[in-house]
Amino acid sequence: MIVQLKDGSKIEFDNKKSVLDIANGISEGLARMACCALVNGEVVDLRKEIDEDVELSIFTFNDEEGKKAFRHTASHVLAQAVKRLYPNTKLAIGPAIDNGFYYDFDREEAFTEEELNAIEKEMKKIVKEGLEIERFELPRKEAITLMSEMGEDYKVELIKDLPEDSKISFYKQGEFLDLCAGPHLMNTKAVKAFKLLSVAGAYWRGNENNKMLSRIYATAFAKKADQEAYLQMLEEAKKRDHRKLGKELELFALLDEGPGFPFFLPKGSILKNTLVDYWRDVHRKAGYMEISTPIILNKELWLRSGHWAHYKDNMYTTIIDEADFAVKPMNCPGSLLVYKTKQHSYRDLPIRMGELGLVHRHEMSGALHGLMRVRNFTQDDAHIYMLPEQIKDEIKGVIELIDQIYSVFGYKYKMELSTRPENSMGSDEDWDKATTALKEALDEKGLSYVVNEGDGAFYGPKIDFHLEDCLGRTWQCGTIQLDFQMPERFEIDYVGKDGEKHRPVMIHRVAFGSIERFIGILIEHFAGAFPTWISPVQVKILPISEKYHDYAHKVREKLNDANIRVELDERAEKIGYKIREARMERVPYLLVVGQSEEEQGTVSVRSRAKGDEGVSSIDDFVIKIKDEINKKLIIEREVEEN
RNA sequence: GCUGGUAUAACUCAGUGGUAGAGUACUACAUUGGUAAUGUAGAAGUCAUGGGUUCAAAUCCCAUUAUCAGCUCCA
Repeated sequence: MIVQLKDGSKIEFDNKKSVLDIANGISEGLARMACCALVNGEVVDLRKEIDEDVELSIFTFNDEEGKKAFRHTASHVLAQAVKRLYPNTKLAIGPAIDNGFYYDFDREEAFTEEELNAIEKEMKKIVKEGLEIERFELPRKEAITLMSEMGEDYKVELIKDLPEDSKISFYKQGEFLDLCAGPHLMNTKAVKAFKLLSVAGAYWRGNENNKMLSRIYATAFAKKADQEAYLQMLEEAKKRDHRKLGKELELFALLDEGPGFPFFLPKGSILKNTLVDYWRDVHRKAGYMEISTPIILNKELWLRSGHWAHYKDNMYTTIIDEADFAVKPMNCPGSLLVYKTKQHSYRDLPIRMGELGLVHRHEMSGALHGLMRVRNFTQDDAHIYMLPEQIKDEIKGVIELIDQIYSVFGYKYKMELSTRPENSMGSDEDWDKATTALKEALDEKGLSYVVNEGDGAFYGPKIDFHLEDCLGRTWQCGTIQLDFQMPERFEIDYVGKDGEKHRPVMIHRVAFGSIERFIGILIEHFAGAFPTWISPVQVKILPISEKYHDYAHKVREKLNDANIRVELDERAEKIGYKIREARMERVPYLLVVGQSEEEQGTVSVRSRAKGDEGVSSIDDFVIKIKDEINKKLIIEREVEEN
């Protein structure tokens, strides 16, 4: 027989052989690492004997599939332990995830920390028992009967959703049995390193109308060292958390008096304003103009825009002189009103109209998260009004602009295309046109993206840009939304070549998304050590002693004159102490001044990236730092933190 | 909004029913210094809020608020 491997190579065997034997024949290492296998695309046990020509894929702990099998086996061990300790618990689902797995259970009480410890102990026992894991299949009907007898209602529901004629696979280890597509390891003893991390609630099938189950999250790795490295990484990530750094670096505050309404402190305001300055610069060059529209507008406007019907639950409303008003959750209606203040010609289009608009949205209390998810935030919004034939070029232009902005910060991002949701307005034809336009723009630029069916805005499909936080959770920042609805609802028009009135097409777009969220990402991305151009304090002058304060003032004046954000530490502390504090504040440049500097008119430069850089003339230092600021350089750190 | 945690000084946290604690920061005084923490002293808390149990509550119970993890949501 001939066995073709996943890399395309072929091996010939004389006799019947098990998958494991074949692996061993290829290399001892492979056999040792073997996790699971596919024969002709079907999941098989490594013990399966092969006696005919097949395509064979053997997965090891280094493959994604292998890791999945490994973690999935660990999740079965968890379920087995829970069933042993708490037999009345019902099983839902327990998939492998990045770095680990979870299992959802239905139980009267939630698991306590002690119970979690007991479960972990029981899991270790099961691993030690070295139970063989076996796969078997049943026809659908018998599978349902089996699961009903065992009282596993959730499993019954899962099986009932599978096709009538399907064979249902199960995995068995010792007394434990679970519905499962596999694949799995051959024996529980291979589950080397795992740790139960947390308990959380999760709705059955992710639907909030269903019962809430108890989910146990855990990590699992084939090597103990990998697990330790992962747990270490989680600890490190916590140090970058923007909520922690925001407090330590005095950037922003979230106070009980305003849940979800962030306060920007002086240093955070500098950061925010610097981003805004940059934004204005880039947008002016890209042909945008800027407007500013009111925060509160009357109900009629929101009825007209469709927000009252589609978004009212998330809007803050008020009554002024007995009439209903709402605080804007979006800027577009204001922009449309501005468009309507004058008549436009086709010669004016495209019109790119930007607004740094403060919007308010009543997010659910459980959804709030630092600066990432707040109830009021500034959108770097812009609306582009254009001719239908300008759509694709405008979308491409926006994609380039967003890429340009993200590149300045060294961000990597993912793009997603979201299509028509259920609760939406407009005709199928318009939605098709709009979706196709977005898709074509992406494809013509050769960009890769994920499609999210039904995830669009209620007025149009969108392209989203997602950035990662310190824990790898992604947050939508930039978005480009095509809209045929609002121009219709607001009856905006332009005069065409033919002298007749026509309806323009509209794009809504943001680059930062929300400046607040963008700052959150920024803090975590740089762990608070911002590039010099956005650092709230760019230079801190540290006099050796009081005797050199006069000279320090002179240095400060020179830097101030050069528009460098400078602070002077005049406290009667030792130089080591001042350096330590300034380092913890992540100030990019420290200038130590004492007797020799005063005599020679120099400064001793200590940079965040390189440490002690030696003596420099004041002018040379100013030239160098101005260059770094103007070029918006990101300088990688060479000095280790403790 | 849901499930489960958490809430003590400006910050980080100890304190399991009997007088409110530490480190850092802050203030004062001394020290005038050379690249990550000078010393001494002082001030600082309605123990989130509101109820309840108890002779007695930071501590036990209930509710509320905020916050954390996850779920749901995210136009």
